[in-house]
Amino acid sequence: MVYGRGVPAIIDLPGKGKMNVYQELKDRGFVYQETDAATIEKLLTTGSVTFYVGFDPTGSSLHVGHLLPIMAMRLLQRYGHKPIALVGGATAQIGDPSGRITVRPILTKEEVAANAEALKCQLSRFINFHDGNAHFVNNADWLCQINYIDFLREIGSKFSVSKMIAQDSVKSRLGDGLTFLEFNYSILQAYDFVVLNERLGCQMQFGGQDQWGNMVAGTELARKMGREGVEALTFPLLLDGSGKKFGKTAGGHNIWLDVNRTSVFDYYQFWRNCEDSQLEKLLCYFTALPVDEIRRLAAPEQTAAALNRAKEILAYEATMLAHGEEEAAKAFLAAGGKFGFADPENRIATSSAVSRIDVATAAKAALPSVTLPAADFSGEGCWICKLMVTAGLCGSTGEARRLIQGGGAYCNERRIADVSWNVTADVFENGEILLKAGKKNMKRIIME
RNA sequence: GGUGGGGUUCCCGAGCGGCCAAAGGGGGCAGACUGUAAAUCUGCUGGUUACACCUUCGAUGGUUCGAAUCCAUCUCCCACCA
Repeated sequence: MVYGRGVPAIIDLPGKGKMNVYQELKDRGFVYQETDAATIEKLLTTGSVTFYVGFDPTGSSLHVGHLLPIMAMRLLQRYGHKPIALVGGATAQIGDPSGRITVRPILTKEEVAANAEALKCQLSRFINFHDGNAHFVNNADWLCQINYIDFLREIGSKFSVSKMIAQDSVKSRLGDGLTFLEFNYSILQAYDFVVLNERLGCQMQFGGQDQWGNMVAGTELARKMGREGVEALTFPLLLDGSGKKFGKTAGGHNIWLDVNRTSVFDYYQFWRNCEDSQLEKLLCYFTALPVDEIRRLAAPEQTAAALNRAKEILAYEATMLAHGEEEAAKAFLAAGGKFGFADPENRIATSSAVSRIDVATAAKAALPSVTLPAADFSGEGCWICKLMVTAGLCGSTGEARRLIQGGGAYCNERRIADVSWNVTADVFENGEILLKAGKKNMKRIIME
């Protein structure tokens, strides 16, 4: 994975001065709560602001659920503001009680360090970290140095326990075993803000709405310590049509940015299969297309074909950001080859680069594939249920069995009827077969 | 510290000695219908080449031919009292 892949385009400042960032943030729906709207607007429109967003290094890859703040950082950077990505190397060892019903698992220092590295790599696709345009910091660098007594005297004295207890994030956990360890989380996060303000001149913190309490604790602490001009702004919690947390579909699994966990094709399909009702919102958040173009493309009165085109655009643009233009084009062609193209003649006007792809001369679609040795298919062959599992289409042979019995499994576009069928070499055409679990999940099995 | 109530499969929530791999709902997956959407209807939803076997009902040990269900200890939550 290459740092900074696909990033250079970001440093252009298109139409700077004409459109104001603050307005664009609002238009695109990024603003949920803010400490002081007027002050924030002034800050963001009259100079270059250094701001920070925190990330938990609790996993080795980001998923689309993390993407909203990243898109906001990207947008702000395009307007000349300077992002700080803070990885919570220290705080991850504590666990944020916010929005949690139970205690988070505590990670080892080594895990955190490895996760932080992976995180930076993935963030680099969206944000330009070169030449001091953005910072990447780890709060372990200062939090792990803290002397307990000094910290209590200097920082702890600024916090009121009754106020902390009144916070929703804390209140909801009070009844069920909130530990002192976790209780300290918001103090440390608040302290982060002060440190960043001191060291890098950080004036704003952005984050998810569940972080509001922690973020306000930060601005308050900063003010109490005599640091003026610090503000916080939260993003809305993204929900899908049925009110569930966004980004966790496709089999209850996360959609990861790491291609080893979620293939580019599946990533593309995730966006392509969004609900009509979410389309405009998702285009605003996850693409850089102008807002008025988005409104036009996603207008509910559009024809079915036009809406599907808009979904293709969404999928292409989102995939391009995460995986690059070439990969996005491949995914677009693969999906279109399988399900059909919504607008093969490019009749619908769009500024998206997807319109430059010549569908007619499209190369053979690149579906996600699994390569297996020919020996597996000689003689008796390979039991279909087992094959579905090794292809990653089913979680267990039992699940595969049920899928087949329910009529949801296909091989080379023909429904598989027999649970005990063995796949042998003669089923392959040109050394490959296409397995499908349902209409949308498919894997090419290549024999070598 | 004391008393009472409770920890059930992805989640909520029944079960209170065998008919329990465990009702019902949610979620998820698949089928029909469609626009690769939504809505609706139907099926599936612990594992295993499977009319059987194996592992699950907070943890460990026990009583029973047999336990998610009974007993003991531990642990965590909830309520009240101190």
